[in-house]
Amino acid sequence: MSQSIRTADIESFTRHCREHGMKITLQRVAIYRYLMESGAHPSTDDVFQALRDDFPGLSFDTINRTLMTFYQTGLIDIVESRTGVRRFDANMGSHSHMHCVSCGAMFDIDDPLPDHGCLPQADASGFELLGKNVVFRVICPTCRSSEGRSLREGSAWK
Amino acid sequence: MSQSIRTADIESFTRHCREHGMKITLQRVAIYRYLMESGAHPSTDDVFQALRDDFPGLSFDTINRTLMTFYQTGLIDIVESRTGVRRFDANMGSHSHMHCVSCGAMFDIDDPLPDHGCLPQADASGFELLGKNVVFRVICPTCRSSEGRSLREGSAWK
DNA sequence: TTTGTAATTAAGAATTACTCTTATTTAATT
DNA sequence: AATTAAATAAGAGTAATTCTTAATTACAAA
Repeated sequence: MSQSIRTADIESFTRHCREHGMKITLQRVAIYRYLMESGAHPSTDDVFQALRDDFPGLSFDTINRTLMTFYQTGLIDIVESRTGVRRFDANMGSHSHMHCVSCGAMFDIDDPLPDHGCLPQADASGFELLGKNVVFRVICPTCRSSEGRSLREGSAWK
Repeated sequence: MSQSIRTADIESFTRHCREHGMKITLQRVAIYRYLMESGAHPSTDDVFQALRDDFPGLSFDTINRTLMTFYQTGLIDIVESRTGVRRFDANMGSHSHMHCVSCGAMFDIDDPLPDHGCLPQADASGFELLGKNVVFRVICPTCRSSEGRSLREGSAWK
């Protein structure tokens, strides 16, 4: 699952920071590098746990703030949730996920989807379009097979 | 904005509950009715505030649990967020919103979007498809015009 | 109708996840 | 090297949601 980060990625990261007036700190590089390498959708706490050995001083708050800054400047993405833990993603390509409404699990959709249409209001109304996320509401195979059990047993999502 | 709820809606609500082994309580009817009539995207607290006069004993927790049960059985939808307040929606048609990554505001897209393609993996893999949500990542007109100001000034989203 | 029982509810405590405040440190510029 | 705005760490604070327990209620079966 883990991918090695390329020099080109770091170069474009550096360029992005400069363009947005963001200082290039050791912490930011470490956080971005981890997000790129993991290839997953880690939460702030996941990143915190993963980096705490190599960066003992790095705080949860700094990681969370940094990830939000990355998102707000369009460097990374947030995987939709229905509240719960916020998950980040360095893959800025077209995103599609399935969300099991029963257990809350998020599944990646491997196959690239066909184009999902354009954004009608954007140009006319002064919105700047950065990207798009698609989430399919589903019931996953596991939940389907255990259907009939009490709803209360299905605990709240993580 | 408010719409009057039809008998047919209550009938299909009743049917849905029976099909999912959910008891039809006064509280559940009141909550569903409010969601249908409001036509908006209320949070749990919005529903709580709106119903507290007519139903003094109805607790926040019951409302939240009920709305989650509705969602988990496919009766209502949750409007995507990137964490913050969870918002519910009784309109189960195709949903599209714009999310300003800078200030966190969610904008409805009025025009119905063209079809967004189908779900490639669903049938083959045993997922049951309930519906689909699309979110466009944007920078809203307000944030565009105030660009250049410090990122720190842009406080966390609500 | 009455009774049995599992589902539902209310209340408040607890938890989770995130955000703010303050003092200190640092990166990039001068 | 000095300057300064930005970034950081630590811990406190907050918002939102969920859990626990005991009481109540809807529905089904007798």
